[in-house]
Amino acid sequence: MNIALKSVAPKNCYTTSQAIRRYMQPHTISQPPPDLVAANNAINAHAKRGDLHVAHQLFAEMPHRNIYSWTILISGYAQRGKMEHCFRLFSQMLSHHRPNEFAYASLLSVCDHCHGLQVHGLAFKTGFDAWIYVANALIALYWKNIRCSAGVEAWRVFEGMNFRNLVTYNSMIKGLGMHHRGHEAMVLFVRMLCDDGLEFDRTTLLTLISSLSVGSENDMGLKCCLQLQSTSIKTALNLDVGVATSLIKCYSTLSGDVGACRKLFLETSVVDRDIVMWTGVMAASVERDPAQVVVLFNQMRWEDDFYPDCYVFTVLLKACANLVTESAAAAVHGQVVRAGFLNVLELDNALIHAYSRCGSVDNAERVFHDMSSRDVVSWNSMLKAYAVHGKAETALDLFAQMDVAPDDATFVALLTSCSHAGMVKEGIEMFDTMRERYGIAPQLDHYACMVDILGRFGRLSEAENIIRNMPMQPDCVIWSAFLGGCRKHGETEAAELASQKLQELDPDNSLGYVMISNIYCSANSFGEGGLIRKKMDKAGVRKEPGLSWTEVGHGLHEFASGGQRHPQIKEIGSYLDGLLRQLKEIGYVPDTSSVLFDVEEEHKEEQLYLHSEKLALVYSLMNGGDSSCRVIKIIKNIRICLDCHNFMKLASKLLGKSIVVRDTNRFHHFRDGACSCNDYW
DNA sequence: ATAGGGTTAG
Repeated sequence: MNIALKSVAPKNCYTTSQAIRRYMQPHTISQPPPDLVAANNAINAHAKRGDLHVAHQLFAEMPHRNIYSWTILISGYAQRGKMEHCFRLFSQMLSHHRPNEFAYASLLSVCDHCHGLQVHGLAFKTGFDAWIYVANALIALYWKNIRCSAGVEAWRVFEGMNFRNLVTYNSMIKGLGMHHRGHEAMVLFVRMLCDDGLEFDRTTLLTLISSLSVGSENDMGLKCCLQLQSTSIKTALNLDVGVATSLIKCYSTLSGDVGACRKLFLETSVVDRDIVMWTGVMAASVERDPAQVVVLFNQMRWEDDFYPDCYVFTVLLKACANLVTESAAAAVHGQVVRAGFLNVLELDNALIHAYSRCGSVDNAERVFHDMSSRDVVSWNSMLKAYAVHGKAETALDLFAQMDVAPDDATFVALLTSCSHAGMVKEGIEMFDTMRERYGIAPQLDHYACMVDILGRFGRLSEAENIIRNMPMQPDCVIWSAFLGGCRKHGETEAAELASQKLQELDPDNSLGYVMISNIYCSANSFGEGGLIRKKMDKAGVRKEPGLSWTEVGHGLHEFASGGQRHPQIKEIGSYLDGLLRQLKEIGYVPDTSSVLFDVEEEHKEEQLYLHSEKLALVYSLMNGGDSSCRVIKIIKNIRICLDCHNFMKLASKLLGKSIVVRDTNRFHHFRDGACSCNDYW
């Protein structure tokens, strides 16, 4: 008996010898009859496959059941997340058998936090909390509690264990990852190897790598990721498609190194790669090279013949959003519907986002209204859509209907709405509501919105107060919002300070220079403006070139400010001349204050006419934008200038059609001589 | 029988 105890105890149990003795009770000695074993096996097979009806039927028809019959069925229900079924079975079982550690572990695995506490209590009373299976399940349970990001209870269970196994560590690492504590996960990994002398497995690497991609500082995370990659090579786990996929995710989120991701992808054998890996490599390109996502998608279809699932579609939609092509988004939407993906939350959220980014707030709205359930991301996406399309009232109405708890992003969307609509009073109220009623501490984004709201309205000293009193260091966004306000209201002195700050914080960014130079030039201080230009040249900073895109036919056409490189610039030029003549007849007066540097007045006008959005509009008109489509859409990489804004307004009146321009911050819907932003942007 | 790679806002 003593020998048996020694071999069994460290493996399965970590505390009381009482529990061990109970485990060694003679009831395990008697063999169950063969037909019982066969029936249990059948139930198990069905339950694991998810045929719980069949499994339950078989269970109900059994003349005799042993503890295995009960436990198998409970664990089957647990794997499908059927908590109520599990509890019903568990309590029925109590009158026949004393539940074993597997029953406890299965039950714990489906519990929400509240039920979990009760089961823990029961396990504690019966001494089963000491069993390693149960303790492992308790660790997973406690990490699931989103309120406890420090994982106090999970750590308590973990530290209280005398013996820990692979699963113990894997569960801890997973929990740490869930709470964005990748670095601690790495430390724990070392402890697992060194202190407990345990071997890791594929799961350890998978969970560890994915915990790094969500919860570690970039530099540190990248170092750890490299170490784990070499660890995987040493153990040949780099050949595992799952490990490779998690590495792709990790590199793409930590360094944005699309090349490294592509390399990992190519190193995996064609036979092994699966749809999950394709999704990973597509997602890696979605921010920096969305066009590549479409290429990869087609490659996946033709080379590997995989049908897209909802994950793939979601990434594809995000690519459409970043490409800003509504026709592509609509085409993907069609495929989504045909593939039968109805009511997939993340997919619908991605659709809202894609339509909104592509300029169609109507379609975004349609998707939102048709959803059967919505989470905070759905609401935030819709609110954000209203915000960037200048529909502040609608956003506030929608917020009033929101049936999930708002979060920090909700208030970024609402404050953006207020700022774009010039709703100062509402903005200030919203900022207070956020703190007082919802207990959300303002972040940099929220402060930036407030500076923007107050600054635009000319309440610059209040904006400055906010900057001085905010609990964190103001960043570029804050100072450029402030600078925007200064420009609008001709506050040269304050602008100098802000511009200085911007140059310090982000020396390569032209924004600070350009804005202050614009301020001088509009005040006719060309000398000062010239000085700024020299300073900029000396610092090697270049103004971001103005670019616009518009969809004509099946392609997206790019226009650079000045247009020299465009093959059809001559034709565009003469069409533009004609348009300008007509526009001047209905009151268009070129506003040269938007031209950056000290040049002669007539050259200033020329520069203005060649702004990329004007060229894009003309090109679109030349290519049938006149008759076939009702709305002309133009995307721009920098903020639209005052003159172009005026130009677009009058053009919409003259041509009798809608023009939509998306600049860095928002959408402008021009119609019948007016803009949705009410000239407030 | 407990852990286990890819999706959505900014």
